[in-house]
Amino acid sequence: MPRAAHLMDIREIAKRARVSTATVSRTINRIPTVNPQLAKRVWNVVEELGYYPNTQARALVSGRSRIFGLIISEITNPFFPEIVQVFERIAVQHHYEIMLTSTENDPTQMEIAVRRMIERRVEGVAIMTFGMEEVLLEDLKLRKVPLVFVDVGPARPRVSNIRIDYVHGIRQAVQHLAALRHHRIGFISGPLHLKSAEARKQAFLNSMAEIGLDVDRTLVVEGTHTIEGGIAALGKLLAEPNRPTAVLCSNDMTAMGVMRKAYEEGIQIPADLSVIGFDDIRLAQFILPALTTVQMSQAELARLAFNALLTELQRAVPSPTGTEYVLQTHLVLRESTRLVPGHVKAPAGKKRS
Amino acid sequence: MPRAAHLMDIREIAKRARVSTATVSRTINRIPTVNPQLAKRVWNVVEELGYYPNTQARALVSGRSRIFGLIISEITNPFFPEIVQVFERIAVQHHYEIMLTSTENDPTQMEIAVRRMIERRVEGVAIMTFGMEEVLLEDLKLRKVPLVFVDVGPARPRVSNIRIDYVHGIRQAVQHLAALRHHRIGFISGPLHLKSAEARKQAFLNSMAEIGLDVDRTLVVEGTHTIEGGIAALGKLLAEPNRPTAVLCSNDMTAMGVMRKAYEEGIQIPADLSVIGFDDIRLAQFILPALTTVQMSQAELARLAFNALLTELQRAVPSPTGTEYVLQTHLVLRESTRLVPGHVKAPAGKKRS
DNA sequence: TTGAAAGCGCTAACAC
DNA sequence: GTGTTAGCGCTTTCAA
Repeated sequence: MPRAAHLMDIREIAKRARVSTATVSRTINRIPTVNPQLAKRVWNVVEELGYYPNTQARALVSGRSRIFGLIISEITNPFFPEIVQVFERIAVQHHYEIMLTSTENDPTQMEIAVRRMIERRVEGVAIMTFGMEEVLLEDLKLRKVPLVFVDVGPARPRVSNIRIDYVHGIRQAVQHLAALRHHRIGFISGPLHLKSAEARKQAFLNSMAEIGLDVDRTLVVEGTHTIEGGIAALGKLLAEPNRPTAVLCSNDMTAMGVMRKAYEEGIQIPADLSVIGFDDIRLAQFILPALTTVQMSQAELARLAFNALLTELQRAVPSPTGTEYVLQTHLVLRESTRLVPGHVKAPAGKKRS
Repeated sequence: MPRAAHLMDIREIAKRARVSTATVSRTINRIPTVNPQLAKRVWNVVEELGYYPNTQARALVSGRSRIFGLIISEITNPFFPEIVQVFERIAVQHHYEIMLTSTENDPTQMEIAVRRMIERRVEGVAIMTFGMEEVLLEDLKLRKVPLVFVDVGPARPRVSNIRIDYVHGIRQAVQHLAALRHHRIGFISGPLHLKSAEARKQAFLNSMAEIGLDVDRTLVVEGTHTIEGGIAALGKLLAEPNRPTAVLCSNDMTAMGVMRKAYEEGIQIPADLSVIGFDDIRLAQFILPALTTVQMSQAELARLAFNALLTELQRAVPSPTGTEYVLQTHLVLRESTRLVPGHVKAPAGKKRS
């Protein structure tokens, strides 16, 4: 049972194990050249005293904090917790600690976060805000801290970028709807100042054009990537004289808002309205009806981001334009889509008007 | 524009501002005795060079890491993100950093987390696992690190405890159901090795007894505080010859599972079955139908926990039995409860059989 | 292979 | 009020 464990330091261990502090240090860091006899003595004392090395001292002398920053936009958005979980788990496996910041989309918080991270001398930062706050990150770039972005990273040394292939999943979604005979398909985008939101919208537009479906521009409305935004957006769509029979949403939270609004209006999903989300948050499979959605794996995203940082750290000479990674998306079929209402099975070769 | 900002240290600042490092330190730490003239010179250089003091060095010499640990059981459970958010926000306001760990209810992870926290010399730890992993925290106690628990904290110096008043909210829930003429009321508990789960169940039992309602023991089943657990538990309840007309759940995730299962079975909520949750996660108001639930404010919980830690740190001599805090719970009415099915309005003074 | 000693960047006596 | 200086607990040369 360790006694007075809180005032143990490497000198105390050295003294009790009758070796130098250097040997204690080597032992603890598993330097193979240490005489097993001595190592054993050291470990015994370490265990007996419950000695845990002081990370700040180590960081100070080694110049490595073993901390990565992780900046997300909203921890309360169910999209992010899994990212945090996976990122943290991998970090711990690599003996890294995470400094997490949820900015709530507030530039001031972002600024403060960057300052805190520099003060703690983070070795890398993953930016998962899907936003464009590049300017706020100047200080980090200046210090040559490896950075990894989603979609929006500039081509610079030590900056990695995870490009999401929105097209693949969204094309699948659109074609699924088309196969279900929908042609009045609405789209609720995210806030369009986000590049990721803009990209999803473009993917929708292109996917529609590709198969010769017209997009009614009154059926493309801007949301906020929140439930509230989804509620409001469906409100707008329902006010249209010619309502959509299906809605594709820029994220799952928006889709949940759509479902909520439909429920309030007595519109049945999927009988009256098909809806498809984007992200595939874990909750998507449990909501009622279970949400058909385009999956963008949060776990994979976290993994890619962590590895990007680690790789950059190991690189002797960084690529002048940074490194690119790609994350696929794909459709996951569940319960929220159905054949267009009023569709009657027609004889083969014939189409309804 | 800061140049070579990454190799700036306090000596460099001192040299350029033509003062000693002590004066730079005092200036940065806003010690009021510094001559404003000099302070101005220091600040100018600091800004110009983009100098950010090194936290590990500060921590090392001051003996204060300015880090709090936060141990939660599952970041992907929507109950926790808001706690994390609020805890972190307050921490930053107080110039603290958070070391977050989501244990996934794995004792090994808990152990590792404790070790990591000690190595980083956290000044306090909030334990939000609602569990009983006390043994694993021995090392922290030994080092006299202030700890704050929910429900399960032992009466010891430097250990604070936030007691949840489960009874109040659950009594309201039971009486609400009774007022709606339900008397076959089921209860889906959490995993009963959690003291919090046990306490909620007891509160249910007592609240029923209080108003003379019998509890059918086959209607009290154990869940897991997850959606999957809720699904399974309702399955069991539905297998009973005499089904409940209302179900009270130990948390909102369980209630979501119940709703999911009911949906699959074609049981309408609230028409056929009333359900009440516990926690009031933010999502509760958005699910379909919106969930009537017992609120236990996550924001308040986070605030209490943070303040408990801070208070303990400031206390010169700790109370020998620690400190207690109390958090109230109360019912929030929404859409998931209704008058018992088949109830006919009876003339005043008369009751249905 | 091991130990002595310098020093990481900062704070806080202590002396001026 | 300001500067000098001794460490905080560790790692890492460098010599032995």
